[in-house]
Amino acid sequence: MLEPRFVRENPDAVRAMLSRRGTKVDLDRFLALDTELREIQRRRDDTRAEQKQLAKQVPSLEGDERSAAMAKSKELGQSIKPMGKRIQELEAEFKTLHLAIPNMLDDEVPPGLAESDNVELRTWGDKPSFDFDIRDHLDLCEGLDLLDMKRAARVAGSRTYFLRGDLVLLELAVLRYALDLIASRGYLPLAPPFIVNRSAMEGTGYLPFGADQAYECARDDGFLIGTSEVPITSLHGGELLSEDDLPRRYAGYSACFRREAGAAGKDTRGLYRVHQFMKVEQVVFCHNDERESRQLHEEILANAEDVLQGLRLPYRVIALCGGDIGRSSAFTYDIETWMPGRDNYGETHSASRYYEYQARRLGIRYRPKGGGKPLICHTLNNTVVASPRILVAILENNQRADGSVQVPEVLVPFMGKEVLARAK
RNA sequence: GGAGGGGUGGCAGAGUGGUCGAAUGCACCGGCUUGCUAAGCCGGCGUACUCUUCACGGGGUACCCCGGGUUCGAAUCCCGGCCCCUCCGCCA
Repeated sequence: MLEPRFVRENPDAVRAMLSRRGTKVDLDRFLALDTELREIQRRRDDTRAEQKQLAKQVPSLEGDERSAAMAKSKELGQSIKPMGKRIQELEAEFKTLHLAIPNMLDDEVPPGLAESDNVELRTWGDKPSFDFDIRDHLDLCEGLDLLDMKRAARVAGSRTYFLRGDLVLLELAVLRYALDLIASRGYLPLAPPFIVNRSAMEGTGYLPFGADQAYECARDDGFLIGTSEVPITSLHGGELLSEDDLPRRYAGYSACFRREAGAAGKDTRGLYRVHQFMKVEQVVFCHNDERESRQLHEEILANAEDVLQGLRLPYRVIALCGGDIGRSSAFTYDIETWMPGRDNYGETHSASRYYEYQARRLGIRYRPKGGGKPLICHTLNNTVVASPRILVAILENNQRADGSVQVPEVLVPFMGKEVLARAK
């Protein structure tokens, strides 16, 4: 969230941001609440100060003076109560609005509100050319009997799947390949809880918006994570970190769950958009320093690019426009990987920098080396690899005329074979 | 699921109705000292909000897991919740 003082002092900048994002928040109401709250809090504080003063005198007084002080103090106490009630009401409304204000955008965020306004920054790799009629991943898997979505639908509904045989091994291979790569760069692997509480969801900005996307375990007020960013960014919530070990780099390894509400009818074919997937995610905590944030953002982007380059998958890097960027993010790069079956690029990675936005919500701070006030950390994250979506690209880019699929060279050591075998 | 114990400042750990925002130790910061070596000495050192000052600074309120309550006055008493630990049971 943004610092209330910042919003108070820069309402025009906040309004400009809202319009760049094409979103609305009742900022006037927010500012009015802010003013009213501070005003009533001050009155409450003053009254309370007076009351405390009296209460403090009580033990040293006697007789009438004593009972007078007690009575007066009680009276003041009574008058404070309604103020407290009012403050609570106002605060609740204030908090709701506060959480609703998205992060400020960096200057270089491309203008525009539609997906088509995103800007392609660069491409890498040559799209494969096939001298035969290509199959998409679903057809390939069908031919090799590596996937069962029909029965999955019966067992678990739409957008679910059973991977079979070598496809299971391929998933494990690509995850392990990615995890090894990121770990070798100083990222600490973490296997986090897949169910988190409300405050972790709020802190990372997945609530209240995005509530539609999360599976809720209502009985226990828990939520299935849509990404390990949620538990891992929350890892240091409420902590005062030592500056010595900033930046901290983590590699989350988890299953992810998404309801895909509102995506009905979209990407219904195959493994592209599913309710459950596996992901290795990079999460970074760093100093309260924009330059460092930007530098690390390039780092996590490069890590992901290296994963794809290792796999020899063509991709492009795009900058998300104001209307397409997440509410918590100040700037987001997406990486889209070439998927011949779609005859298009498909999003496989998303790298965001948040500056203070998440860490402020979560209360993640560090004390600067020479002493002084604690500062709020910055956070960033990016995908390393997500499966099965990455399998779509791997399968389709490495298919052969006979419907078989070559295992990418870097995965062979993890697979123990060079070609996917039929499952039966 | 049953029984018990506990949640206090960066950490450890006192405090069970008033002068406690909170002892002490460690860590940290500033200074002094120093040939006697992970040293000693002196001083400082919570956070948030808010008011005030040109500034240095000063004032106020809140916070001892969270939320209610009792009281002139709550870290301390009462109620509810969350979390942690130990033992027993059950189970992967």
